[in-house]
Amino acid sequence: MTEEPLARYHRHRFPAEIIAHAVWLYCRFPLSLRDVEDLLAERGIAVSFQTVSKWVVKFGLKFTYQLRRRSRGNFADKWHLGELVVSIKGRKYWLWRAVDAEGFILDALLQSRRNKSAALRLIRKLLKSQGATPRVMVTDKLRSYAAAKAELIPGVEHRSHKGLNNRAGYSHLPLRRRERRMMRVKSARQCQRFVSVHGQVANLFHLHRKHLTAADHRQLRASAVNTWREIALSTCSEIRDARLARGYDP
DNA sequence: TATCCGTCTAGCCACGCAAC
DNA sequence: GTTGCGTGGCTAGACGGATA
Repeated sequence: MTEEPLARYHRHRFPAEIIAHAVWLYCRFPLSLRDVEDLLAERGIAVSFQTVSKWVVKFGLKFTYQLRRRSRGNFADKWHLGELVVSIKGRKYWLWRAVDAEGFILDALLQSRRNKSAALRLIRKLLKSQGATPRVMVTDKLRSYAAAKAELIPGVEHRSHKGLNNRAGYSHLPLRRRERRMMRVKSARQCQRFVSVHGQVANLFHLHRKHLTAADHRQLRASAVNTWREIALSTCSEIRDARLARGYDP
């Protein structure tokens, strides 16, 4: 019996499956790069944590792009918006986040300000990524939201209440866990990259365990894992197609 | 043979803890 | 409370070698 050769990304020595698994481990769980290195080593895969870091940078965004394409238009029409303070090299940043009524992460944007223009940027990004306006927008008491909403989506119902906006707050928890694990966030770029990739991975594996039977949960999880593998493989063909289009390959 | 992936090494930064 | 040291995290650049 002959084994099917493993798919590989152009010029990469490790199979696509291993690269996708490493990226998944790093983005799905609050693990450090060294933790991922150890977990892979335990399975007999010798790869350095620096390489895992490069895979996360290179492939994380490609996978995110594909996940976004698949999930576009599948979210609830109620947006919860919130912001969280992140300290990077002694400077204060604000992580602006939007989740839908089901807790799926719509988008996240790291900005140095907490004002109307920052709120405008978030809402513009959301409108572009979702391709639709929400029915209801729920925020905390920050007045920048109302000012931005009045300018961009004046017809949308706006509920401004601290208690109503817990969903956006819960979505910040993984970043706080990651922050603790890393001891701090090192750069704004690293932070933005992490929240972008993490949001999409979290959405894929957001299974509402509480409302499911164990069997249904296992089935949904298997389906999510399959989707992740499909994305890893289709990224292989996308890279190959892009190279062909540029005339690099024979 | 040129390209570029993966490893090695050094550097920077913040936290925790003990000693003072 | 302050200082110094060890630890653990990520980043960047140089380089060897695998790949196309």
